[in-house]
Amino acid sequence: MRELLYLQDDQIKDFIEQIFYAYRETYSDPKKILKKYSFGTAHHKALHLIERHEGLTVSDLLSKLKITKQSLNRVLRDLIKNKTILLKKGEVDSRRRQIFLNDRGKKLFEEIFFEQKKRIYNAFKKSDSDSVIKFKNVLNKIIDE
Amino acid sequence: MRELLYLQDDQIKDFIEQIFYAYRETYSDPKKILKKYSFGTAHHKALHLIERHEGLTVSDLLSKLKITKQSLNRVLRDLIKNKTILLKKGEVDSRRRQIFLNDRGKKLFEEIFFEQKKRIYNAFKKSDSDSVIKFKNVLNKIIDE
DNA sequence: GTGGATATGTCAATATAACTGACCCAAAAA
DNA sequence: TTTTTGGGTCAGTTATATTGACATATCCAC
Repeated sequence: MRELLYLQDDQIKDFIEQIFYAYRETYSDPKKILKKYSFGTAHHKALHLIERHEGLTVSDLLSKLKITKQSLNRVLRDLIKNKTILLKKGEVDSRRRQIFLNDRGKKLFEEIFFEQKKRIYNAFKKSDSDSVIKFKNVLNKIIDE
Repeated sequence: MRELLYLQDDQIKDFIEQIFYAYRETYSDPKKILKKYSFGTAHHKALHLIERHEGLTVSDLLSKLKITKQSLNRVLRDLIKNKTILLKKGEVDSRRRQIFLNDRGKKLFEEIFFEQKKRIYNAFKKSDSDSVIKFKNVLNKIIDE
């Protein structure tokens, strides 16, 4: 029983509150830069996932973002118009369009990431590597649940 | 240098992605219950903070949520209309209205929390207490940054 | 007590990001 | 050849936020 004290409801409530703050702050940092390009957080998330998973298909992106294709399409249209991404027909299956950043997109992503990484980088700098590893493990378990 | 490998950009990018997933999933779980009351995540966050900080003032809530008073007011109006919260005039300063859950609000919060806690609870159950503590520490550092 | 600052509420218009539902085309698979 | 799949699009709506202006009540300092 004593061992499970850390599982008490009030502590879980604190975590729920803190996950919200961590998300909000992390995704707020690059908003000024996004605004320069008339983009919002929706565009940011798409850009981030495209950078992390170059060549992913539209449906890959849909299942990561968990939004409707209509919502995603608005975002992709903006990014294409702005020449930050490009879509290529899939080699095997030409229906499955693959998404890539072009040079402009890569530059924009770096600009966004430069602002966004500070918060995480500084937090990790103040932590030991074991804490960072354990942070990641618990985070993964929350997501997988 | 080797010690700082865990700080590399790609890993930071992964964390940014995972913080998004953790937030989204954590706040998605109770959406069916919220819908029954015609509430959304905005109402949920307000309820959560009121439960955690009973008697907080409108401006306390504003600074925690970091939204405008116009946005918050819509939410509070809905919650008052639904008789889940009540506002009392402050004892010392009668301008500083204090917010409380009433019985209906407490019941609703418990219903929401029952759904939402599962994810966190199960993740922590699969982790050791040291991991949970370190998770919290890193999370706090991300927020404070 | 008057005058300014503070806490809060409200009206109106707009922006962002999501949704549902319906329909379309092209390419792949059966 | 027919059906299924991947993707795009039109139209309307909802949820949540914004900016800006203005109103009211209360507190505090002089």
